[in-house]
This record gives sequence, structure tokens and C-alpha cells, in this order.
Amino acid sequence: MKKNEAQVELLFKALADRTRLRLLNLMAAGEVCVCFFVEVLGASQPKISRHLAYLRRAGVVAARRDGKWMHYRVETPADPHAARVFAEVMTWLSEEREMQKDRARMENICCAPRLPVRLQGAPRPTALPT
Amino acid sequence: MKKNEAQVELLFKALADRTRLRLLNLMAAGEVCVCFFVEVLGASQPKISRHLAYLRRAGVVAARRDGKWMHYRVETPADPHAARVFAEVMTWLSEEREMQKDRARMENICCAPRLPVRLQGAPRPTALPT
DNA sequence: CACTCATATTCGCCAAAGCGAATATGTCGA
DNA sequence: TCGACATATTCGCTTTGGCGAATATGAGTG
Repeated sequence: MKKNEAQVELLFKALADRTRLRLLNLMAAGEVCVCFFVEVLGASQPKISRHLAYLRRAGVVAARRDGKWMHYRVETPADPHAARVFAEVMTWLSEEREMQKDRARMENICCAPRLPVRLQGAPRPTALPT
Repeated sequence: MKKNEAQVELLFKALADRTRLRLLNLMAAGEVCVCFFVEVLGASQPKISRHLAYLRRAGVVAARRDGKWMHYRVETPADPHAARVFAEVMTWLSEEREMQKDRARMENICCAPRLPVRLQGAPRPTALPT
């Protein structure tokens, strides 16, 4: 089958964009609701949504509906080589300063005594309760 | 510095193209002269040259001039994370069927009793003498 | 069923990237 | 210095990808 050949390209095309890398980084610790991506990255909702769709097409994230909300999580690729590359990339991201800042920003927003007005009632990321 | 951030994208963009992956694969075992890339991949010379330039800009290959000929070789990225991702990708490629075919084709061409007319006098890949 | 809210998709525009064809650069030998 | 050869670069075109703005879908609520 030709699928495998295309998988390599598909994976790297998915990883070849800063916004998508930032999204993956925010999902590293667990499921995250779309509205938090929008808030943390300060990008428009359609932009976030398009990039999440791209990542899903590439098979590196999965989505789960929860009422009005959509949660996204990283999904390890089926191919063992892809999985190893992907794991390595996630580790890499975890050590980049800008990525650490993003995660810190998400924590600050989610764990604050009060959520910002726009996020009232939004389901918090699984990895960041409270 | 912002460089590191850009490096991630730069690497993935370089890896997000089939022709470039095929070129890297052919260089896996050692230096290869441009003319062999052209012959093995059956692509136009400018196309090969452009993709090699792209890979060089991304810092994953290096070039060496040898008279009229240019030899390219893979160059492990300086960043340790980039290096690990890159190594993993090279391993991945080595196991893809299409990539194995490319390498076989290069062997057939280079190790034949006679080189094709176009390649008379061309310096053979370092890993494939005679 | 209307209305709202969260998210997804579409549209039109612009920049980046890939390609073939043509041309430029650089090296060697006569 | 001229010509031949290997490689690099440029040009014009087409495709792809990212973006904001507008709109569509889908779920919950009244």
C-alpha cells in the first residue's frame, strides 16, 4: 500500500507550522477544550479550528465532543516510526522557552480564582483541575 | 534568541516534501554527486538542485565541491533534539519500500559494469565504490 | 421551535512553494 | 581565452497554505 509513503510527508507537513506546534504543546499534558486554545494563543477561533482540523487529518490529534465543547488530545501515530518521531518532537517542544511560556499562560488562565468572562463554564483541561 | 524556535519549523518544512526525503535517503550511506540524484530519481537537474539548496538552508545537508562536481552529504543538526528527530527519520526512511527501491536503483546504476553515457567519469557515491 | 453559544466551514485574498524552461556561474581542458 | 560540462539560479506559472471575515452546523436552553 502507498499509504505509508505518504504518512511521512503528512506528519511533517502537520509539524511544519508554528501555530500547530503550539497547539500540540498545549495538549501535551492532556485534553484541552478549543476555547482555551483561543484564549491562550490569542488567535481567532476559526484559525484555531482550522489548524486543529489539519492536525486531525494528519492523525496526530483526536477530538471528543462534550456538549457544546470540543476537546482535543494528542494521539500517538499508529506507525512505530512515526510514533517515535512524534514522541521526540513532543519532548523537544516541552523544552522550548516559548512553549513553556504558552503552558504557563494556560495554567494562569485555568487555575486562576476566576476564569475570564469568555470562559465561564468552560470545561478545564484534564491535566489542570481547579 | 529566536533562532531555536524557527529551527523547529525549518527542519520540519525541509522534511515535508517527498523529493527531499528521497534525496536524504540516497545520501544516508555517504556522499553522493548531484548527477546521480538526477539519474536515480529521474527528475530534472534544476529541480534536484533546488531541493538540495533547500535542504542545505535547513542545515541537514552539506555540500563539497570536487572540480565540476558537487557532492552532498547529510549533516546531523547541531541541536540535540533536532539531531534525534533527524536520526529517527533516517531510520524510518531506510525501512520504507519506495526508499529501498531508490537505493537499489542507485546501486544498479553505480555498480554496473559501465556507467550510463551521461555519467561517464562521474565520481561515484562514497559508499558504493566500483 | 426560537435563541444562544461553541465550534466548524467557506470565501476571497495574499504569500510561499513547486515546477519546467531558460539562463547564469564555475571549473576544466585545449 | 574559448568551449564543454556540472551545477546553480532566475522567471513565469500554477498550486498550496494561511489568514480574516462571514456564514454554517450542532448542542443546549427556554
